[in-house]
Amino acid sequence: MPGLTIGELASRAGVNRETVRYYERRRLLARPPRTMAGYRVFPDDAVDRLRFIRHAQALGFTLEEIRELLGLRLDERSSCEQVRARATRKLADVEAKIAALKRIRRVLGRLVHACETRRPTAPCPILESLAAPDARARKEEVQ
Amino acid sequence: MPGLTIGELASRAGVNRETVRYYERRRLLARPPRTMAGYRVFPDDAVDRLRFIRHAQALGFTLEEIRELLGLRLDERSSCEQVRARATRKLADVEAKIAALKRIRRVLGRLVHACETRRPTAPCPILESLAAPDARARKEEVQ
DNA sequence: CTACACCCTGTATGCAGGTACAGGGTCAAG
DNA sequence: CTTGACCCTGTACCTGCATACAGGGTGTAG
Repeated sequence: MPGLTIGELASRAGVNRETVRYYERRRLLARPPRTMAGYRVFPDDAVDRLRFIRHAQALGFTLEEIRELLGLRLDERSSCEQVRARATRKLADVEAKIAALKRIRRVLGRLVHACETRRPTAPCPILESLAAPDARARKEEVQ
Repeated sequence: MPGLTIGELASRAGVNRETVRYYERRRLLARPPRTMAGYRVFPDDAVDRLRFIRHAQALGFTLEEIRELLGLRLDERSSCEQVRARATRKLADVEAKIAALKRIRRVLGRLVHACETRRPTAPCPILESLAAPDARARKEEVQ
């Protein structure tokens, strides 16, 4: 018999029960059907949805943005063009985030490599370009 | 003549003056030298540092994590091994973020493409896999 | 039937990350 | 030497995102 109570859902997704209700209020989760007693009954895939929300948050999306992302799957044929436009915009956001993270990754990778291969007398190299993704001039200040 | 007042710095970096002071308290910015009157005098590259902070925040790093990232450039030769370890850990964080964003990108890309190529009578396709980042890539999950 | 672990709504509280004064000093232009 | 735009410290307040009760109902094992 499919259907989760709020407690089962919360523990499967690794979130607090209150957080589930909070997401429902914020409309990141659809209002689920209820039992006669008023208990929420969630579909099994609500677990995936919750996990997606947590992942997306860790990537810097706000709950509002995540709601929009999730909203992209609920559209009717009439709104297809609008959905495509929103998806395209989100895609651009995601591309930008990936590019920025890749810059950070490159700099961190160089730092690790330089630290591994440094000659004993050399000081650990300064991570000069971390502070400015698109600029590169730097000197060091000792706090 | 190098050196910025807090107001100049804030407007160049596009942040609030109070935010600059807040970051100084949180030690994301070094305490700058002062004039005789007690005014802060920031080096020009503080602008880059502030911009980096904003970028990193948009990518889901907390201020504390950003402080650590920025701290990687201030090390002395004595702490090289420790710096390498921290950089390696951060690198793993960044890799994970990139991987998660790529999953989202793939799904969004498919959605856009499907919307573009759908036949007029077909309903706009449902983005069913958005709620579960990637069925294949999800057996273990660490946060 | 009662104990206990759940569920409900509603409101209050907490933490991170800012933002906004209050009350006061600095300084260049007019 | 006053005016206005800045700066200082300190503290209070706000928003987003939860999290924690309070006060009460539900349901099932013993």
